[in-house]
Formats: sequence, C-alpha cells, structure tokens
Amino acid sequence: MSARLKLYNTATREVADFHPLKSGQVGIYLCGATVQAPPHIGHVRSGVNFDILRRWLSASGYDVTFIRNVTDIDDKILHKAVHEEIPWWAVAEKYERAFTDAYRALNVLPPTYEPRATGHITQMIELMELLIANGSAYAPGNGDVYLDVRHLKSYLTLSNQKLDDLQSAEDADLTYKKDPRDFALWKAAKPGDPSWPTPWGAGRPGWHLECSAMAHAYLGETFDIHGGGLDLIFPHHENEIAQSQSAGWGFANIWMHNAWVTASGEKMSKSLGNSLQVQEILKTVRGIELRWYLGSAHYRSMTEFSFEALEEASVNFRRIEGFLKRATDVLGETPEGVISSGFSEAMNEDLAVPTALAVIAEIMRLGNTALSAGDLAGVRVAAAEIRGALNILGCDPFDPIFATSSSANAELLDGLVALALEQRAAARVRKDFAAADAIRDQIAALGVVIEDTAAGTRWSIS
RNA sequence: GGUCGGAUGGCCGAGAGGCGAGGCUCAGGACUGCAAAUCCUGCCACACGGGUUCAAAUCCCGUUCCGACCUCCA
Repeated sequence: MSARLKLYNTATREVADFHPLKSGQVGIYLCGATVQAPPHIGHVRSGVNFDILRRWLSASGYDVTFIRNVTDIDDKILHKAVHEEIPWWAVAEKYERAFTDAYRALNVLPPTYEPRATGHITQMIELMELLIANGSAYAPGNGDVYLDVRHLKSYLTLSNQKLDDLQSAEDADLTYKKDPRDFALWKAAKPGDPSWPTPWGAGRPGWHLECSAMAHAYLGETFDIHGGGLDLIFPHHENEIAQSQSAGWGFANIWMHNAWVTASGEKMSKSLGNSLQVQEILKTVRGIELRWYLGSAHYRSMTEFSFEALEEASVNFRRIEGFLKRATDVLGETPEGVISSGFSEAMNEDLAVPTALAVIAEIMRLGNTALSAGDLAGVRVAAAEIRGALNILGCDPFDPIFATSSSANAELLDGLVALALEQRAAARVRKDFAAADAIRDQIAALGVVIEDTAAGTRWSIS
C-alpha cells in the first residue's frame, strides 16, 4: 500500500508520488525547537502534523528514521540568560524540558534521535572547512565565517525569490561581508558569550549551520524529507540548502511545511502577544483533545485558533471515544486497530486528514447502528477501523500514554458508583422516579454521568 | 517593491468543472418513565463583477478585503 502515497513538495509546488531513496526506508529531518521560550500551540501543531506523517509512513511499512533537532544556542537564548540571570545552558534546558513535556502530553512520539546543536560543533567546523576550501564560504579574519550567497547559483529556489529582489538588511555591515546578504555560519565570540574554539577563532554557531551539520550526520548527504513550519522556508531552509549544496550534498528530496495556527487572523508570535502556551490550553482540554483539534485541519491550511473551535473538536472527539468505549463494553475487549481502505486512501493523498475524518464519521455511524442492532461483528469491525485510524492520528484513547487515573482508587470508585446505581435501579423498579432522578442528579453533580441502555446502566466520569 | 497564501452555510472545515464531504450547533422525529446516548429527517454555502462551457465553488479576466515571508520565527 505504500506505493501510492503522494506528498506535496514545497520545492516543486506540486503533489507527487513518494519514492524513497532506499526501498522501504525513509529519512526525515524536522526542524524542532529553538529552546528560548515555552512552546505555544503553533509549535506543537508542527510536531503533531509531522508525527502523523511519521506514523502513517510507519504504518505503510516504512522503516522511518526521524530526526528532530533542538537548537540550544542562539541570540535569544543568550539574551534570556542575561535577562533571567541564569546560565544560557540552564535556559536551554528549561525550555527543552517544556517542549518535551508538551510533546508527551500530545502523544508526539519521541524522535529516533534528538540532536542538540551544541553537541555537533565538530561537525559544523568540518562543514565550514569544506565550504571554505571549495570557495563557497570565507573567514574574513574577524572571527566570523560567512557563506558567499553569490557562489551558489541555485540560491533561493525553494522560496522562488531573486537575490536582487531581497530587501537587504539595513544594518548590514560590509566591513567584512562581501555581500550584505551573505549570512553568518559562525559568529565570533563576544565577551561573556559562550564559545568554542575553531581555526578562525573562538565563537559560536550561526542559526542555520546546525541543521545542515546534523542532518548530514544522521541522515547522510541526501535524504528523503525535510520538514518545518512555513516561516522557515526563508531564510532558514534556503540557507540550509545553500550550505549543504555548496558542500556538494544533495540534501533533502522533498520539503514539507506546515501552516500556522493563527489568532485573530494573524500568525501567533510572542511579539504580538497573541501566543497561546500549550500548558495554558491544557488546563481547558485534555492533551488528546488538543491533539485532535490541532491535527484535524489539513497540515498545509492555516488554522484559526479559538476556544469555541477547540471545544467543538473536543465534543466531536468525545463522541468517537464514547463509541469505542461502548463497543469495548459490549465486546468485552478493545479490538486491535486496522486500517480501512477509505482511511488509507485519504491519508495517501498528501495526508488528507479532513477527508479521513469524514471516513471515521461514516464508520462510526455504521458502528453505532450495529451497536443498537446487537450486531457484534459489525461493532467489532467498526471499532477496529476507528481504532486503527485514531492510532495514526495519535488519538487512541486506549493508548497508555493517555491513561488518566492510577487505579489506586478505581475499585473504591467502582464500588461506590455501583452502590448508587443499585439504589437508583431499585427506585426505578418501584416506579419511584423522583428518587431515581435525585440519585442521578446527585452523582452528576459529582461528575459521574449515567446512561441507561438496553444492556444496563453505564456510567462515566465527565 | 519582490515572493507566497487565503475569503466556502450560524460556527469549524474539505473539495478543485457535473453526482450536495464531514463535524459542531439548531429544529423536528424514532427510542426512552424522564434524561443521556444513538439513529433518521431538515437547515442547498462557496468575497464581488464579468467571461469560457451543455454544465463553474472549481477554469479565464478584472476587483475588493485579509494574512505571511523578505535574515528572530513552528
């Protein structure tokens, strides 16, 4: 089934059949976080979108090597260190943990490897040596190392811009740069800044170098997919391409970019003050619900965040979850997930999750009908297909990562609710509906919702 | 100035020449002691103006509005 996957490639601006470099294997490099602030939902949308890609590739039979980096040294981290009066590495560690926590809360699988920029200085120096040796980069003697953007003819092909159309930075200092658009591979150390020794003096990495060095280290000169947010196309990805291709590497075959989460129509950013931190949102919905919401729009579509839309998505998800739980009760077990043909077709079409959700809705309708008809075989098929779909979307409610309570008090709770339900059942038998309803209202006030079904009374915690 | 997106029903959100995606909300019905859950029915949308076509949300021309990037960005 893997042969039919189609993906959109930002470089060619079209959807095309996916052909891995090596049969049965896929190498993906995803630009992860620059750990200088807590993650907002835009950051984790990227994580969720590419996690779905990864899960789908795996389910399609590929052996996936998924590299997601951590950029743990950059200007903002250093600024923050000064501002917060703690070492830069403590800033990086603190926010890296915040990202890890957010990813875990949303069931984003840990990458195959998560390299940090500062752990790859050696590879960066080797790359710079190569680039200087072949004339595509230069060290003007001030401790900086720049890439000569005019040296690579294909510069800016990803963003389809012309070098001369770029508005050049007003503060470009041409004392050392040959061209104002030449960018720093390496920055000379300033007093108080962390630095590493190099043949050109002590300094620290520029922003783009780490991704070229790390992608090369773990995925080789040419690999299948490079991903990131839309806003990384320029300059970050263009500069990665410039560095890597100047080194003679093929670099990424396919470029995939996720769109933003917007707020009031605008891209989320800290400068606008409209960013919504993951930890804040998780006070209003469960991680699985936030993931469902973030994953439900197509990855290339902007999604406008609102608490109303989030709540709507949660309601939708709880219906699906409710079906799976009822099916599990009736079947006595949760069927293993299977991939339905409709779901597979949708996902193969450049990860058409919205279409896949329509498929899930249809399966659920059939499943619910089977449930009322007592058609256990039908229930089993529907539950298995839904579970298979939810697994790919990372929203399987039976995934242990989403397990809520430790079962220490579960038995006690079971017993107490059973006691209340027995009382209510007795009241209903003697047609004392006032008493029965009073019991229902009382436990509802405590958060226990009950449903009378043909098979008896079910309860769940709201 | 250059480059790139977007505007779809009360709301969210797909689609990309015909055969009404789907979800949420709402209204009605079935079921039910009543709820809840579920199922059924209903609510015929594509920014605006032209054009092409037997047929346009979809293609073409023009217009309006919104957003992104142009060296901090997921």
